[in-house]
Parts: sequence; C-alpha cells; structure tokens
Amino acid sequence: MNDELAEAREHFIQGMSRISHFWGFPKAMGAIYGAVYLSPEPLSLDDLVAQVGVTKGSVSTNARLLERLGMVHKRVQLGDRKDYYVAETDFWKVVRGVLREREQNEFAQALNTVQESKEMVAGMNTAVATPEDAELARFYQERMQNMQNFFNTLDNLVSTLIALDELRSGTIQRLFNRSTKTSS
Amino acid sequence: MNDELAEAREHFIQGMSRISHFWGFPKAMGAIYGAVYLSPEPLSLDDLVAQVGVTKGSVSTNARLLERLGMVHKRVQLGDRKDYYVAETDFWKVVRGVLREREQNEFAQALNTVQESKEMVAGMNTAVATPEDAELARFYQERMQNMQNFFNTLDNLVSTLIALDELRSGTIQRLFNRSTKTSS
DNA sequence: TACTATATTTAGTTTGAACTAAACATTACG
DNA sequence: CGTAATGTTTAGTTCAAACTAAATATAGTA
Repeated sequence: MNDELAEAREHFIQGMSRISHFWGFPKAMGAIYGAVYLSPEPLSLDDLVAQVGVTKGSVSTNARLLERLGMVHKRVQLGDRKDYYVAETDFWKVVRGVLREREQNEFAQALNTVQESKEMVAGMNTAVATPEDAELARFYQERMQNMQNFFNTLDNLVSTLIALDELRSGTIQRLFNRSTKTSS
Repeated sequence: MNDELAEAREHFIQGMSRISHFWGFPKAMGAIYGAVYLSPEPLSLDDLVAQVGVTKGSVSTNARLLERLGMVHKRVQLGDRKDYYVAETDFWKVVRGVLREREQNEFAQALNTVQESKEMVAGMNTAVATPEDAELARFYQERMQNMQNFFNTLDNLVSTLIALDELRSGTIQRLFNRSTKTSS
C-alpha cells in the first residue's frame, strides 16, 4: 500500500486509540476497532497483530471485548479456522452497546452503594443518639434519597432508550441516518 | 459523631470514589464531592483532609477540578482566608458541567483527528497510485466521512442540550425535578 | 516588615490497568 | 493419533496517572 494511505490510516488509528482511552476503555481496543473500520475486507487476528502492532494476546482479548460491545462482528469462514472481524458501522448501535454494558456494570453498583448507605443511616438507633446526630441523620437520608432518585431516573432513561431502539430499530434510527450514512 | 453515621458516610464516600473513577476522574475527586455533599456546613480544605483522608495537595487540586465542573462552589467568608466548599445539589447541572468539559476537550480533538486523517487521504496524489490504492482511498474517505458526520451530530446534540438547559433553566429541568427533589 | 495561616506547585513514589511473552488449549486435517 | 495452525489464559513487566510530602507562593495581621 501507498505510503500516504498507510500514514493516514496510522493517524486515524491513533485517534481511535485516544478516544477509546478517554472513554475508559483500553487504548488497544480503540486501535483495533480503527483498523477493522478502515478495512474493506474482514481482518484475521494475525492481520490485526500486523496492522495495529500489539501482541496476539492483546488483540484476542480486546477483540472479544469489542464483540461484547457490539462494535465488531466475528465471521467464521468455512474451511478456515481463523476468526475474521468486521466493524459495526452503525454508530448508534455502538453507542447502545456501550451504554448497555455500562448500565449493567458500574451503574447498577453505584445505585446499590447509595442504597446501602441509606439503609445504614435508617437502621441506626436514634434512641441513643444526640439530638444533633438525629438531625444529621435526617439530613443524610434526604441527600442520599435525592441522589438515589436521580440515579433511578437516569437508569430508567437509558433503559428506555435502549429498549425503544432495540424493539423497533427503525424510526428513530432512520431519523438520524440521513446524517450518518453517505449515499454510496 | 455517632459511629453508625460515620460508617454510613464512609461507605457513601467510597461509593462516590468508585463512580468517579469509573467515569474517568480521579478517585479522590469523587470522594471529596461525597464529603461535601454529605455536609450541612461548608467544608474547608483542612476539613476535607480530615474527612477524606488524602493530603492537602490532592484536595486542593481535586477541589479545583470539582469547581471547574460546577460540582462544588467555593465560598469565601469575609475575615477568613480559608476557602469553603459547598456541593452543587442539582445533578442535572452537574451532568451539564461534565458534558461541557468533555465536549471541549477530547471530544473536539477526536473530531479533529478524523478530519486530519481525511485530509491526508484527500491530499494524496492519485495520479501515481495504483488502481487498487485509488479504490482504497475512496473507501477510506467514505468511512471517515461517515464517522465525522456522526461525531458532528453528537456534538450538535450535546451543545443544543446544554444551550437549551442554560438559557431557560426552567421547563426541562422542572419536568425532571419532581423525581429528583424530595419535599423537604 | 516580619510572622502566621492557608493554598498551590512540584519532584518523587505508588499503584493499578494494560500490555507482552510464552505456556497452554483447541480444532482441523493428514 | 500426531502435528500444525490458531485462539486463550496467565505470570510478569511496563507505564501513565494519581497521590504524597515538602517546598514555595500568597495573603492577612501584628
């Protein structure tokens, strides 16, 4: 391949790397996505090792992560043991995948922690507490409750969006598609 | 203060720590916010050192970061050199602040990188390229363009939301407030 | 002006996540 | 079966970010 092309690809991949890292994912993950995204052909694990310049182990791990997020898809060609990867090019699907992942993991946990803290305050023996502490306890509960409510609203919002988009992967997406798909 | 209360606060602060880290901010930042959020009184830097258990330097840095994000506000009391911090309790404002910060920094850069890569391909001398490379160049440009369009849409979306919310910090927020504010 | 109280900056250390190298597992095929 | 080709797991290393400790800056007060 032409040097200029290769250079442009390099630059692009590096950029994807940065974005990935910024959003709290491994840099290699972004780089791999970048490579797959810029390939007209499905890429094998070894192709990726060559193009991205990280080890097989890293590609293996990060490619699987990408698949879990729905950012790439595995293609198995018959009569060939290699796995090939193609990029998901519908970025709204990508966003959806990332949101779902995050929602399930840390998001739920955050909610949980607040809930637990609130219960600790609620379960406190107010009989033996000073008036100041009782007052403070009330204050804590109120603040924690507020935060919990907020998280719940957010959580519902995200779930709803995901569900909507999943059920009828139509109207909403098509609305945006005009600006994200070129007429090829 | 009562042990049970202190314990609940500990737990809560730890939780904030985790969330903060998860969203790509320093853990101490979240912890500090947690402490300020659970205090009926404004807290000084030294108060925070005591409550959160990190050094003055760390508190100083992270408190400033929190302020930049609009998550806490500095209170200077006259005749007192200390800075006091109070928490922003309107979480929609918090989200807005974080989004704005992110938009300005890495988000713009991401857009930039894609733009640059695209230009590199566009500026390539097609006269001396093989037909395959010319074809590949076209492919690159299309994919890069698609991504750029997506980023632009996202960027506009966020800007619009922020602007809307800023201008008339009213209707939209009030719509949600029912679920995020307790009747105190 | 010197002294004290506070905040910020900085050089060095710690820590945890991500990466590498290499062992291991699995599948395909002679 | 045994061997070659591929993918996954793991123990150890690297590296960047965040934290600490301490020096420095700044502002108030006698």
